[in-house]
Amino acid sequence: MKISTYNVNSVNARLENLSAWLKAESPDIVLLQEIKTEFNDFPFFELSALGYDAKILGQKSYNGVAVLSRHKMKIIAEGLPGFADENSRYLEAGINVGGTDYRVASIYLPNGNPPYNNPDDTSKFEYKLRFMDALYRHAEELLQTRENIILGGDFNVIMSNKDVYDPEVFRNNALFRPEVQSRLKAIEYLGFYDAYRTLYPENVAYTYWDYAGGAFQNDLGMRIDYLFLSPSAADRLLSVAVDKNPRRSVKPSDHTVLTAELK
DNA sequence: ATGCCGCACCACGTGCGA
Repeated sequence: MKISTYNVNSVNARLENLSAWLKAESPDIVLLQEIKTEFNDFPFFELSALGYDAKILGQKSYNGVAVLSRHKMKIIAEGLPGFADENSRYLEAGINVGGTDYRVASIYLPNGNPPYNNPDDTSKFEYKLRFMDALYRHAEELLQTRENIILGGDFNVIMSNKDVYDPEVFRNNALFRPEVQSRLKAIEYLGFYDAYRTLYPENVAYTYWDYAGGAFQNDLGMRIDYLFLSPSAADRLLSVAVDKNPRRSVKPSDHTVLTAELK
């Protein structure tokens, strides 16, 4: 079973890129973030032609998450349970792959940095912390099911110095602040395994590079996209890799794909 | 390391992102 997470930065702007990647890699399940569209403009037909059923929690212009699946899928939660949110950032689905049940969530965690025109505004950071606290509480409940759970997406958190090209530059950034690192670490301590770090404790493996300033060419990136596995899912982990091809291709998203294989 | 890039939209300028 192959599962990927991909922040596409608009599913419609990325349809060619996304389709080419799906054809090349044919993952069983894909968690998409920042689809930036609502139901009526989502490319259900094009993805269906490639063999994918799609469930979405959409929104006009901003945010929006989706789950694509080659297998039977049902929605479990639209929005993070216990957290009233005007933004579309959480979608949870149940999928049976080859006789094994998985519960997966596509997550687009808030960025949390202040608007450029108001650097003292902490409301977005507080919203990020509230979202993370609710995610912790839900993660705790999910573990009690003892199911194969995969929480994946764009977490907008840089967990350590080796996950960013220059830690000093990000010292005071909402992606790197100790308040968010400790909250994501707390979810790990509940019993969720960072799939990439489980197999590669020391590697540098960025998943995002800014469009500006040739960041990708100069490898000025950060690791902010994750697949977190419950214990029973982690037991099944065979491989995990960052796939840089979608970021290399024409008209890329600023993120790239992270893929795990489970037996 | 700020908006140099890119996306969306009651669109040709503005809000937003990481």
